[in-house]
Amino acid sequence: MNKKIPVAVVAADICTEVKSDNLYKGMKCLPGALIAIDENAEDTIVRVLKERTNLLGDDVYVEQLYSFSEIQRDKRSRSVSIAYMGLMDIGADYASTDTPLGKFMPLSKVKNLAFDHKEVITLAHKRLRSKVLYSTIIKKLVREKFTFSLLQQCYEIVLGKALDKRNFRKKITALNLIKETGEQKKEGRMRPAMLYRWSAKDVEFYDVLGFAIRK
Amino acid sequence: MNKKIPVAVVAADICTEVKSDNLYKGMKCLPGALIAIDENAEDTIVRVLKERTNLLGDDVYVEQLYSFSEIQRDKRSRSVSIAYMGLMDIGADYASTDTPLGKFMPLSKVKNLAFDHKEVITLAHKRLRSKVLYSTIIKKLVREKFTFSLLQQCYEIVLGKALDKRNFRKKITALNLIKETGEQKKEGRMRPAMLYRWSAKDVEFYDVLGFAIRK
DNA sequence: GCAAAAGTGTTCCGACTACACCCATGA
DNA sequence: TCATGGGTGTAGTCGGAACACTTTTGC
Repeated sequence: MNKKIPVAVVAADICTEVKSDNLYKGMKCLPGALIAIDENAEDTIVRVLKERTNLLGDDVYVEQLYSFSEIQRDKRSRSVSIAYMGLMDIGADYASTDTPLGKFMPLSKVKNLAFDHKEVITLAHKRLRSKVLYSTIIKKLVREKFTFSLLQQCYEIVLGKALDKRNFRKKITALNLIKETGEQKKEGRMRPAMLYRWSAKDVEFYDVLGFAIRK
Repeated sequence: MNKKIPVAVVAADICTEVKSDNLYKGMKCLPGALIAIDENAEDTIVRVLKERTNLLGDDVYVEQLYSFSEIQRDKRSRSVSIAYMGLMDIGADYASTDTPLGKFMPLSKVKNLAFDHKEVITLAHKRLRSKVLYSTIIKKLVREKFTFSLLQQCYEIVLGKALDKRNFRKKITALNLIKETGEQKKEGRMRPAMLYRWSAKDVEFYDVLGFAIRK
């Protein structure tokens, strides 16, 4: 298993550099495009992902985040954006998705952003943190076969807090969300871990894990 | 106390009639306007509310709902809308807000809607139902002084299920969200009810009431 | 045999549920 | 005195939190 899981769990931090204008010259920004006359906003996202990162629709789960319309958000000219958050497999090979137009980078290294794109990323991060508590959105980050440890680490990264291993297993098991594959994952010289997969049912839950902040 | 609480808790169902086009002639629609060059989307909402209903910014709490961009959503010409959900005091005098351009009506009477506005209302309703479970958004519906019964009824309407009176009081009391005013409300020939108000603290909660659907 | 991660149970406590009767008022 | 909604307490159960040691593997 990866000892270091990329912190860049939010697909939103695909970045390109703004080259076209003095004001924002050399700054990073999120990828975007105008919505064409024959597509809706989601079609546009899929198109942009393909152009900028070679990623296809199946690789990335996207959901609408928020629409930004502050007058001065793009100081060059008036602009309104519908922002989307994208999630992909935590095990994905991010480097292989690089194109001349865009690449992934860890959230911690994303600075000097043009427009209001810092705000966009902050909101995406916050949205993700709250959604893992009452939905099964985590499935978009942990796909295929996975170990309990990976799943737990993924929750810990998103929530920013440590979880008890035994209680975590109990909760996840009780939800009947995952099944054993029978296979094991060997890694280094440690004891091999069982591999699991998501069970067929795809219900949306509220407060799935009871990790919600109470009081 | 009102024996009948308006079902139209969603401010979104302010309706005006589309007159300008054969295709949608005589149908109802939600109020909307183009975002002007010198305002952001929220400014636009405030302006529209004022024009269509005489309501001021303080009267209505608005939050962004979703942006709609389907190609055929307005069959006359391409249109992208950022929809907002508005909430106002459940005790407000809706009739007094009528203007020639718009008026409130109960959700149950809203039919024959133009564009994709039915979808918009459905989403707003759903959003509200889920938000009362993990936030204090209910404060936007029950303002000023109120009785426990009114608050409970409001939750019951939004959630669509009955709640136990004693358990409800215990939970709300335990949260320290409200305080007694010392005043009472007399209504008809029944025993007067204590009036409460929201306490100063305005924290956002998760799973405030433990009414979240579990399992 | 040791380093490193995998895997496993029990006890305690707090929170939620279910449930039924008396109170205050005006007509 | 009755009709109507206001207001209160308890017992039982369930679920979450805290907590430490044994197992398996490769080197």
